[in-house]
Amino acid sequence: MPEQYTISQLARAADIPTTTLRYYERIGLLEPEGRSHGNYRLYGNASFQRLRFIRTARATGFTLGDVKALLSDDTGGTPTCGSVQGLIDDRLADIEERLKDLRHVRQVLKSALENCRTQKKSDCCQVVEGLRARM
Amino acid sequence: MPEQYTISQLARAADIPTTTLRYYERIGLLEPEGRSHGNYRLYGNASFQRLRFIRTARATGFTLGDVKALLSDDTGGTPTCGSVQGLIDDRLADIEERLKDLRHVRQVLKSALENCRTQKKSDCCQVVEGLRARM
DNA sequence: ATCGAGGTTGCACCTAAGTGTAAGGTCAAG
DNA sequence: CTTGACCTTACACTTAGGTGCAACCTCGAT
Repeated sequence: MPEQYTISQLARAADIPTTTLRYYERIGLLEPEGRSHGNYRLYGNASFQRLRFIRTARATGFTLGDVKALLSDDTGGTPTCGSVQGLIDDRLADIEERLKDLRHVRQVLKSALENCRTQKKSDCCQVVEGLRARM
Repeated sequence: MPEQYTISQLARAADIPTTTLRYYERIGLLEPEGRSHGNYRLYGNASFQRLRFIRTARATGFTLGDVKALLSDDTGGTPTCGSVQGLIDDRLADIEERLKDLRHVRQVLKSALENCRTQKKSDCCQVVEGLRARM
């Protein structure tokens, strides 16, 4: 684990394009920790951690706005406990809902696929009809 | 179940704004079944079914493009069996991935919230630190 | 000293999935 | 026969989350 990253090193480490890192800076989500002699952005491990947090949160339904709120250093220290709890509660509710949907759809898709496989090639794509019926 | 819908009746029935219905028509996803005397769009039960399909598919991660492909009457009858199977396989993989993520995050959020509740008000919002550490 | 990889900025553009608006036509009730 | 709710079109705008480009700067190796 390096101590210091240029933008492309961080990009590589976190598997996020440099353009996106600049974008995150633009929207105030991830500031570089400093600048080099030649004005290159410099990031440290904190940035790397923060980025991983952002990536995970994004991948699981938080918007960048939410992420910003969750990580906000800017709302004067504490990001207001209530607001954080609220965000988390909302997300948990979303997640339950989403899990339910996903499980349902997985079931539907699986049986559709099964249908599709056990049918004569020609009318195999009645799949869609099947889906339509079952949703 | 009515036999015939105006745009706003269909909108109400399917809980989708009329503007969105016109948009769906614009992108070739849902054509009205005909027009009234006065050029009003007329939809039937097939439209209603199709809309429900669209809504469910959308809600579970298909893009409108996917949905169009899945429902396509336009690719010459069969929407090419392989392409449908491919789409479904892809979606199933996504879904598994997503389920895994969601379960993980749910776990993390739950314990974060727990932490948050059992802590002194003041530093309750170390939640975020907690999250960061566990992701 | 110069070359190429990688960095900087600003600004415009992109996709998905809509939403809003203006200017007008239709329909049923009073 | 007018009023108000609902419909039509065309076209512009929106939001989130980026991507692309031009024009220029920096750094390490040859």
